[in-house]
Amino acid sequence: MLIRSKNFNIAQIANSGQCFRMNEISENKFSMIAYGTYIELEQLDEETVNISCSEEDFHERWVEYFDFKYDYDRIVKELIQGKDQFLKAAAEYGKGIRILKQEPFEMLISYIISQNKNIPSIKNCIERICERYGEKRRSDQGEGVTYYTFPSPDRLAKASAKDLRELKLGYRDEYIINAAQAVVQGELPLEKLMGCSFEEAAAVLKKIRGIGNKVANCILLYGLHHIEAFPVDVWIAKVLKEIYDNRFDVKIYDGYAGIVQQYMFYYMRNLKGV
DNA sequence: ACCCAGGCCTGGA
DNA sequence: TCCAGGCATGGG
Repeated sequence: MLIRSKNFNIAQIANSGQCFRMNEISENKFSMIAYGTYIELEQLDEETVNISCSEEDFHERWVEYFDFKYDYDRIVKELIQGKDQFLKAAAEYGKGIRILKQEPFEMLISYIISQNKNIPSIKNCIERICERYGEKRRSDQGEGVTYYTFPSPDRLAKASAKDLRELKLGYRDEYIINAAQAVVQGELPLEKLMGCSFEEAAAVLKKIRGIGNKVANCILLYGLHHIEAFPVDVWIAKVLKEIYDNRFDVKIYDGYAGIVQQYMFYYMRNLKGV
């Protein structure tokens, strides 16, 4: 299935720090596991991507997943034509990024893990969790690929702290079990939070141990698609301090600050040579 | 060897 | 409300 879009660059998305199960498997070609499915994506040229799925699957699932209903070109143009020189450069540099609509539960657990870790380490932890608690499946792509789905809430809720500890999650292990149990017991109704206001959803998330302001904003942005969320991690903090002298006004980008944040994050890391 | 990572929690000003 | 220290572990 060929997709043509000015704002769809797989390498940029894979390296934008929002998803942890998209990996380069060969030149310009990436694998991805989401919603229990394995797919491959190949960047053929700047505006063309080949997705290894049927047209039917694409419309049923991936249109939504890659947020194709949202006009990123409008945002990019606005930033490029704007007065903010940093965002102008950031938008130009990362214009192929989109905010994925990833699975809420996977984002909940992934971003609890993410705290005080670098991205390669986060990815390793998540893969270990999938291998231990996910379902082993086989894709018919290429010569056949074995992969593991992200575990269900039920599966993680039943995990023992001792078993999780073997996965080298550090002190986060009990946060994970507790959060999974909150989902199973209905105390943390993730699907429902998509329909709530941003503030309401954030408040519910932050009641869970291990979820502070930053992690809550990531879950809201990447899992619940509240694109007004603005997660501030060490990189965004660097941007706010070094570029804006801590005077950045998020309200200017009211309603889509999360997208602006993503361009900032991706560009700043590039500037610092990550 | 060392510092830092898509931070959070607790305790004390 | 704001700050310091601790946290478990791996990547660079």
